[in-house]
Amino acid sequence: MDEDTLLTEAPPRRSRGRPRKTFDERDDGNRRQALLRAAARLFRQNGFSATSTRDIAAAVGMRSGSPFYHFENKEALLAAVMEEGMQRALAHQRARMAEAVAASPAPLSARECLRVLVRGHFDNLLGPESDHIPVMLYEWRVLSDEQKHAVNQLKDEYEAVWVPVLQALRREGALGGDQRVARLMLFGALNWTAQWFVPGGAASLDDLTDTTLQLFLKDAS
Amino acid sequence: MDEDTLLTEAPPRRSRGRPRKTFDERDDGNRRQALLRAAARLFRQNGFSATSTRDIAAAVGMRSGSPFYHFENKEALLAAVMEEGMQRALAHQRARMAEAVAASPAPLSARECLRVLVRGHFDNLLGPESDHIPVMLYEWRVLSDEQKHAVNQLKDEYEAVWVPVLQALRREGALGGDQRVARLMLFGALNWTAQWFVPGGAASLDDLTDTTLQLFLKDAS
DNA sequence: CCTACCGATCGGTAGG
DNA sequence: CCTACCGATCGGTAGG
Repeated sequence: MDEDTLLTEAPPRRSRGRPRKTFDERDDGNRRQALLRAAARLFRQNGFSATSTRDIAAAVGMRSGSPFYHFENKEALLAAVMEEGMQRALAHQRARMAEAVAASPAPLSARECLRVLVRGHFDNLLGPESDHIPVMLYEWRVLSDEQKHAVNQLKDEYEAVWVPVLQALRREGALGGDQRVARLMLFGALNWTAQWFVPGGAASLDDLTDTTLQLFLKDAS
Repeated sequence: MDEDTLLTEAPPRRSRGRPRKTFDERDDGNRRQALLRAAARLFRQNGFSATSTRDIAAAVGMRSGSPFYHFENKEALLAAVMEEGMQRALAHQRARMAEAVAASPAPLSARECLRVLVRGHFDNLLGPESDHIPVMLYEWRVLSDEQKHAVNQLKDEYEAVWVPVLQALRREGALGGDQRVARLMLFGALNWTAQWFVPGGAASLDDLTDTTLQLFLKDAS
């Protein structure tokens, strides 16, 4: 047998062993990003404790020890997932709001503001590439106090946009119940959708937004 | 040294080693119940995966292998926690409702029914000895399909009581939004309280109930 | 980022 | 229900 010929005639072994890395896959945070994305997906699917760092490594074609080149430990990876999620959610919230303000000739009513915020929240929670936020909501207890503190600052920033809107609606009589408890219940209704919403199913994110406003506001049809 | 005297004079060693078991702590499901209670508490506190069967055993003064005398495996213990929780929740719902019907001279209005259901739900979710239900809500994905099916039957039974009440309120115009989505959002608002409610804090379960009705019903004050 | 590895822990079992 | 134990897996590290 001519080994040379045999090797030449063999089909190119594309999927044998570890996939070949092109040069620019290295550096520049590409791999760190890949780890964050895979971790978000797996943490959401199976939970933090039930996901091994080996699973995450395998999901991006790394060996078991390599995630620790990018993150100090498993908890730090979780915290990074949550921080990244909140950063993106905040950016999306701002963009949506700015866009709505720019598109409207008159100043936005409290009602219109709420619609924009709710719709944007559904994007952050249920849209594509949105595993980070559910992970934050459901693995919160794992974080250390310092990690909680860091993420909480972002959460406060996110919520701060809602507070005056809800206050205005309350003054208009469009929103009932104790201020704080009502806000927590609204967020509960929204965040709980992560438990049952099926993308591409019967309801769209616009449908959810409609129902939310009809359900919570006092005289919206 | 007179060992006899020494032993006699030594204080009774109440807390040395494994606590002594009285005869009637054995049998009759006492220990099984203790395991369920400890498991519910620990599963809620740390999550299913982060709780070892050793932790649970230690919490009731057993050795590491002993829980498997009562439960086939860790998942079966979790399923039993959820089933027990739902059985108790169902019983409590029925008792509350029967009690309200008996106490009222006229048939209950849909509004009054909702108040009873919401108040009872807060008991089930936030009251004393209520870890089972949050565990069910937050560790659902761990269950096998058959286990999910078993618990789902109880959940359906629980929800079935709500459906006609919500439908009546919708017909009265007291509840807005798409039927199904509105119901899921109401449960979301209620179930989310398990994330933030602090027993003995600023708000009581009656307060939560008031705010719930004021927030969701169209013309309640 | 991989190789090679370690100590710790975990779910679970046999036998009594 | 305990004793004694096992195989598997896990997070993490040293050295390159």
